Amino acid sequence: MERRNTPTKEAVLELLVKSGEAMSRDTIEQKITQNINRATIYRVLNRFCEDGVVHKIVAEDGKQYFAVCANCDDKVLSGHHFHFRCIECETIECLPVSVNFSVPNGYQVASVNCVLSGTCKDCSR
Amino acid sequence: MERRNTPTKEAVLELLVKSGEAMSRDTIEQKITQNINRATIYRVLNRFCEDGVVHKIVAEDGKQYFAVCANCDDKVLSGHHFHFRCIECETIECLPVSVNFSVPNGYQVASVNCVLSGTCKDCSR
DNA sequence: TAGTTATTGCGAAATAATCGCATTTATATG
DNA sequence: CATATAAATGCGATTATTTCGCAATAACTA
Ligand SMILES: [Mn+2]
Ligand SMILES: [Mn+2]
Ligand SMILES: [Zn+2]
Ligand SMILES: [Zn+2]
Repeated sequence: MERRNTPTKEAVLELLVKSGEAMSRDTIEQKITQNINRATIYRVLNRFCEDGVVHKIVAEDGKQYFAVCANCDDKVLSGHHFHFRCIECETIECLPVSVNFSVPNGYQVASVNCVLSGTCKDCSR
Repeated sequence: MERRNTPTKEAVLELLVKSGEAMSRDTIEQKITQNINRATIYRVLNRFCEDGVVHKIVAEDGKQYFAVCANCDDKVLSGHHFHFRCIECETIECLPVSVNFSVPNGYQVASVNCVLSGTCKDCSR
C-alpha cells in the first residue's frame, strides 16, 4: 500500500512542523482551518508514525500526542528523549535530553515513553 | 477527612503487595474474590496515591496501573524509577533502575512517568 | 481518460475513568 | 451498648479518547 499525498496529510504535517510541539488529535483538529474528520486525523497520524515521520507520546493524562521526529538538527532528538508536559499551559514538547538506562538481564526494550510533568520555562516565571 | 479501614481497602492493598507488580483496575477487579465496584476500586487506588502508599503509572496503552511504593528495600524504588511493560504477558513491573535527567533552565519537574516496553525476562525465553 | 485502490467521512462501537447521589458502614463519643 | 457523624460504597449515567466497518471520494498509474 503506497502512500498518496492529500490536503489533509499536508495540513497536519505542516501544523506539527510549524508549531514544533507535540499535539493531540483535538488540538490539531482545532488549529486546522479546514474541517477534517476525527478518525481521519488519527489515521493520518498513525500512518506518519509507521513511516517514521512523527512519533507518539502518551502523557500522564492517558492521551496520545504527536510530534515531528527530529524537527531540529539536535542529535539527541533523533534518539530516545524526554518529553515535558506543562500542567499550566498544557503544552508538550520534546526535550533535548536523552533517556539513558540499562535494563536487567533478559529484558528487551522495544519502545520508550518518558514524560516529565511540571511547569515549563514560560509558565515558571 | 480521615481514613477508615474497610475490607475493600485491605483486599486491594494485599493484592498489590503480594503480587509485587503494577496492576490495572480491571485486573484488580478480576483477581479479587469478592465483588468490588469499579468506581470504588478507582477511589481506593486514588486515595492510596494521595497517601503515598501506591504510585500510578500510565503506560503506552493509555491505561493507569498501580503499584505499591518501595515494596522492596531497594533504594532506587523509593525514588523515580523506570517501569517495564511486557507486550507479551502484559505485566508491568517497577524496574530497579533510577531515572536520571537534567532539564533546561526554568523548567520545574513535578512528576515523572517513564515506561519501557518490550519483552520481559520471562517472555524473552 | 479510465481503472485501481488509498484515503476519507460518517456513524457506531469499544474502552477507560469519573461523577452524582442515595445507601451503607466505620469510628468516635456518651 | 446506643447513637451521631461522615467516610466509603454501589449503581447508573456520563464524559472522553480512540478505533472500526463500510460506503463514497479522490489520488495516482497506465
Ligand atoms: Mn519527542
Ligand atoms: Mn514503580
Ligand atoms: Zn507552560
Ligand atoms: Zn512478559
